[in-house]
Amino acid sequence: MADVKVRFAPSPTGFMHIGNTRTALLNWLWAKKLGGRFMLRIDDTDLLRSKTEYEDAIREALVWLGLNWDEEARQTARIDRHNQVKEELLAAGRIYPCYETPEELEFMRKRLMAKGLPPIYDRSALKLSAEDIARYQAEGRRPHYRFKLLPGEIVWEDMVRGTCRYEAENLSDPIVIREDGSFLYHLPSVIDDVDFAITHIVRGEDHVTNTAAQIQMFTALGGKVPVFAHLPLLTGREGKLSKRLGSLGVRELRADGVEAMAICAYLAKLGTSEAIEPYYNLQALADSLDFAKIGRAQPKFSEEELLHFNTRYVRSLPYAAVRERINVDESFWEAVKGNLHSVDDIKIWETICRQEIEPQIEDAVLTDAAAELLPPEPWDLTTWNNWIERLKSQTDKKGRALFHPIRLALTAQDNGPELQQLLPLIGRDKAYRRLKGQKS
RNA sequence: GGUCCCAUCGUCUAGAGGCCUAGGACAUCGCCCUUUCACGGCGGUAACACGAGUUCGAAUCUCGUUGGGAUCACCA
Repeated sequence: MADVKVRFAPSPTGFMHIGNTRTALLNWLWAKKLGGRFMLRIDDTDLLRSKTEYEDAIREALVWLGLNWDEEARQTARIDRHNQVKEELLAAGRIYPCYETPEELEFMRKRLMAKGLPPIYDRSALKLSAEDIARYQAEGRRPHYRFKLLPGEIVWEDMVRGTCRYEAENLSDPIVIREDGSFLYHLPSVIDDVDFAITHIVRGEDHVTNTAAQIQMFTALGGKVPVFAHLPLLTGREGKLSKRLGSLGVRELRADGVEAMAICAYLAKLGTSEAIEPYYNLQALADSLDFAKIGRAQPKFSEEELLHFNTRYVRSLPYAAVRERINVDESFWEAVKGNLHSVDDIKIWETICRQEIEPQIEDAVLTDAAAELLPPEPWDLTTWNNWIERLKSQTDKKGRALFHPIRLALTAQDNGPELQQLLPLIGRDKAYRRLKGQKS
């Protein structure tokens, strides 16, 4: 497939959250799978709510996740182009001025709904006479503009939903330009998709009816209609995962020690028929992407499940994958990784092996005796067995009664890696002092 | 309310009329390993929303019911 190009088009009105991230990820993966390009487009047409703070956070999140972009655009930088298209569409009669106030529109909608009718705009603006318009102008009213939908069936083949059909008559002409002359989302999005030659649009299914209207916009602009994939929205425990309320942020997950690749693998496989399992690079994930394997039902996103998966992921990580981020050698990593919840947890064991901790003495008689039996260094993996055999023969302790007090004294932890491996890492000096109940 | 979408183990799902006494993954439970815990290995429990049809036969087709969700913004 030649010249594949996708885009992630966030509006900088909030932080990157899990829903956003999934959309960005699947776009990125699709591009990589087909050897195409990934564009970041800042949809900042809502001047009031857009903030550079959010924009920075979005970039930061994308970079951290590894979703690098090949190209970038900003909608507010393209206003001249958008206005040019406005004039063309106006001349072609595809957009038309309207003079209703938001209050009037709201009232009309409510009245229609109350009568059990769909709240579709009645196009009364199309019937305005020159005098009506002059009167409105004299009142100081400024027009907003709607895109005129042509009657008929709108059909497209969706990569996840299959054939989609909408009767244009069931849709309301979307408002595309505000009273103040600024653009709403619909039209600039299509103009930019055409101008930047976007071939595939992957987005949430909250956009399906927009897609129906936008397909007519693509056609009106003489552009090629891209291929669409509408992803079922993620839901949480209590209904939908709001994109505005920005449920769970990427920043928070990162701060909680969740690996970027764990987030990506989890989000790419959630809602598919494939197992959620560790992937160690995005390209492998991309190669496995298949929109046909995404179900049409709304999957439930569970932070708990993600955390669980992250733990599994971290424990499966080979040393090479973390070498640059940690200060321990391979044998240390291999010894403790089975007990980590996050890569950062390695610090707990570094502290235990190299720094000072407060030992917990459960059975002073036992641990005292154990301290005295400690063999001289050097220590290796056989040290533990020899030592514990001698200790066992001197006491009548065995099993949990024997090991638990020693583990607590040596590590101050209830559980952890095998002591056989830990003991040489701790060393005789610390081991002795801790068994004696001294901070060391 | 109109339009559109959805409904299988706790969760994500396989299933396109007989291969289904419904399969997998995660979670959970048990066993084994480890002279402790954790890690690991091996097993078990657990589901076709409901009601009518069609058919020799339905998780699978049809209709209806119920229940979810999306959208119908001068948000994106």
